[in-house]
Amino acid sequence: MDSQKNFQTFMRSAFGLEPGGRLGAQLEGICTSLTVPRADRADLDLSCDRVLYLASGSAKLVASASRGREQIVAFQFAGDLVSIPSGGHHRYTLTALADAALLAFPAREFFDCIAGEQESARVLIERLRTALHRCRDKAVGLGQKNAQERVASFLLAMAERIGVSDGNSCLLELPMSRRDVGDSLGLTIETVSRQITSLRETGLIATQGRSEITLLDMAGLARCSGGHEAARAQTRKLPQFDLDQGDGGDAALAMAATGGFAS
Amino acid sequence: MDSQKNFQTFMRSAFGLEPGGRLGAQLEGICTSLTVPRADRADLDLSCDRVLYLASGSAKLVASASRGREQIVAFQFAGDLVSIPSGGHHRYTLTALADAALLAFPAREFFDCIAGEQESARVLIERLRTALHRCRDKAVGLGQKNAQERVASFLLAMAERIGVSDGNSCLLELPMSRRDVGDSLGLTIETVSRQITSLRETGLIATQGRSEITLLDMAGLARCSGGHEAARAQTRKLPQFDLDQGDGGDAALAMAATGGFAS
DNA sequence: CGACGTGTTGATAGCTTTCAATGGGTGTGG
DNA sequence: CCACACCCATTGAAAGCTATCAACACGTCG
Repeated sequence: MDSQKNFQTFMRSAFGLEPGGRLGAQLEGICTSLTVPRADRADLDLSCDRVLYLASGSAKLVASASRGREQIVAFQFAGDLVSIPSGGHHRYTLTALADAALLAFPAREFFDCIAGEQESARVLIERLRTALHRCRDKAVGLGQKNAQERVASFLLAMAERIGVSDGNSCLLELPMSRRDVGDSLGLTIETVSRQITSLRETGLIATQGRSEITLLDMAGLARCSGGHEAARAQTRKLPQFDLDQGDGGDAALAMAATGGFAS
Repeated sequence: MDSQKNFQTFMRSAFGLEPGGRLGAQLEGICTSLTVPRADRADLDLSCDRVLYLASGSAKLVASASRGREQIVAFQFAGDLVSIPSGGHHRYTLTALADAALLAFPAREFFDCIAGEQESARVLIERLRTALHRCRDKAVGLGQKNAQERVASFLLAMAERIGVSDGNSCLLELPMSRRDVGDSLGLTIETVSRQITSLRETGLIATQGRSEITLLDMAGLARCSGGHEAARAQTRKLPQFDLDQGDGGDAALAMAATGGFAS
């Protein structure tokens, strides 16, 4: 396997560094390379917290609650960094959606290394902050949105990351199943399916096969997604001024402190 | 006001540094001090992302969606750092639950300063990671738990942060209203109230007045909270083995990557 | 003491889940 | 290349849970 190559990609794309330096040597020393076939779990040594770099492929990060319930906390694509804790209330696993190659680091050592180099620390902090803000957005969606809004938000968020823009519309090749979508949105597969059907009947999307979706009306989807800046509703019960035009997108996922990085 | 004193507290408690050094001078130069009376919003200049340090008091971080819906993304207590983005899908505001004193920094400059000093960078990264993991936990709760589980989880999480242990039981003086609890859990005040009543009737908690709650049976609450390591349920439909004893707590909030801090 | 804000309790409606059955897509083997 | 089997997705009907609407109780404050 080309773990060497993956490592170089990691250094350059994740931190904009050449592998040659001191930092590169340190990181390479604590790095483990592994490949994960589609639908398999990454076999991680969770004796300590880990940081993963997804060199290629895509994956889902899943939290398991009791009674077999699973919440997909994030979908990961090539180039992403993932922080995986070893302890805590829920157990987390990373499962490949498409054959994946990844690099694994022990978290403490990884952060120690990065913290020692200003530019890398800056980049890492920024990434963590983005992840936090995305997670907050997810929390808002799970806490406040209905099924239709969740699915619309999901499609827009995916378009943001892996959509192929085609003039006015956007082509989406979903790497995950309906179950995965449901586990990510806190809905059942049936509900997800019904909402997709509904969006298709409304003319906002079109579907080809079971994994291809074309977003025909991004602005319309944004209106259905229930997010975006509050339409200056003063009172909680105010009717619904429909968003002030909406900002079209979804992309730059909203950002603000979640759980604040507390003491 | 004693903004001077707050800044010193910030340097020492947040980063374990003496205010004298180069870093201290830099941070002090970009720092703004403000006080926020109970129930007021922090009046922040959101022309750019901000980082806040809560020197004293407590606060809620609120995200506003459309139709006046509000999701409390986190409760913050003295000593917490909070990241507040200026753009994005939802608008975030910080509102004091008790008279608060806080320091505000422009995010970019703040992180640039911190990244330049290894130990501080390490601390900041760790805090961000904790915040991310807490946020993921919140997402799991919002996505997978029912009302009873959410309220039980909430009480345990609060006990973790501001509870006063009293032998077997734990005394909790909630600084927030039922509405705040609801907005945090994605439930209505009525549902929160009903669940608290239910827990009281079960003997797991006792209430005094409208804001005092005594947790009488932490283990029992943990069993009600639906979280914790999956009870090795192999199949999604397996009945429910009730957790394997449960790990009592809630505290060390689960940890794993949310949204992964992506590219 | 009375008024307001907050919390509790009750009844009903709405949305999502659950349970069940059908349809479609994909992949393998003949 | 077609047939079959299996998995996944879709659709329908009913149940369950939470939101909503409404009324009442409690506590605080003027």
